[in-house]
Amino acid sequence: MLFMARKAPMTFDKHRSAGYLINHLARIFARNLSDRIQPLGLSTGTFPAMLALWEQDGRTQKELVALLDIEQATMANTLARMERDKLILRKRDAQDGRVQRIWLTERARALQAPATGAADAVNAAALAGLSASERDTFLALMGKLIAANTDTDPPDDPTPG
Amino acid sequence: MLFMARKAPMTFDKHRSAGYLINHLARIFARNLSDRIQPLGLSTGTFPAMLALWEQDGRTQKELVALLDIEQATMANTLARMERDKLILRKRDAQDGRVQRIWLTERARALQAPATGAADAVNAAALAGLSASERDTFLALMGKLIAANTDTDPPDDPTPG
DNA sequence: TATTATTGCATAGCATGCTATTCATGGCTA
DNA sequence: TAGCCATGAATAGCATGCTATGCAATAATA
Repeated sequence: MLFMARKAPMTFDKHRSAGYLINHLARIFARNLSDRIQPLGLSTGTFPAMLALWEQDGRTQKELVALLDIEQATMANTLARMERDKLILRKRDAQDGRVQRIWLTERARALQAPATGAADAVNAAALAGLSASERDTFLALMGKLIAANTDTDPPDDPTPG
Repeated sequence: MLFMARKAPMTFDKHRSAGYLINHLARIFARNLSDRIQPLGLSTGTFPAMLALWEQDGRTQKELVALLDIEQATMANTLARMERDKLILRKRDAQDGRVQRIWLTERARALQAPATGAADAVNAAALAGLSASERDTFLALMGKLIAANTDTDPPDDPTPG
């Protein structure tokens, strides 16, 4: 026969691979969050930007890029969708014509409570099977990993000579 | 002045939100894996499918969908790219003309060792800041969360009457 | 057997992420 | 001041995820 299924020797266990598990878990969380915030007119990609803007708006795109650890092009596209959906306004900075400052619409401000409530509910439901100390451990470990895997070096290190 | 930055009362701490942290961590891992397997001609989306097929090929699309917890349409697109890139062949099942069985090319088989090695390296580097017991705890907690948040109900529950 | 329902997969359309590139503005310097 | 470099943002093109829908093959049923 032309084709015969082959089993290669097991050299990689996806259930022991952090990257594999994190990817799977992230998709599960994203699906759950999407289900809960779509009725509000929000989506998973806009949500982190909304959090940053609810905390304080008038930020520049560059500031959001740094805060959210997302590429500039990704942020530009996300902001374009948010503007299209009347969540934000972009106004040129008076001092520097290259800069656009991002302002929430009243509609967007009104979404803060229901949207963060939805996210809290998603987190609570997903973590329901863990004890309080397991939850703390899990959050702490993720924070530690993010910190350890994020460049905090100044983007500019001349050391000329 | 027309616009005045507002700070809303803090009601949501992203550093304590499992979903937020998982999303961030997943992007970090994906970027790191992409850097390492792109030279091999692989990408993050094809990687889980390759793992399943290295373990055993001749599987159907439907089997891969169930194994990887991905939507059928997503898998169809991923398989189309893999076929385009000469990683797989699709052959109609002789018994059921609707079914396509997926077979690895020799080129794809040859990638198993370098690709899983790359993934191991990514995981090891990312987790380098954790102790062995912290790593075990982290993997165990993720496994627990995935299990708790995955439907294992039979897709069909008639109970008619 | 003719009709209908189910099943497996493909396609359309969109959101979200990336890299590479372009564009416009501002700053520096010869 | 003119020309060059730096910076902020937009655009192009692609991968990867989703939902909704279409299509072809098979199964079930009237």
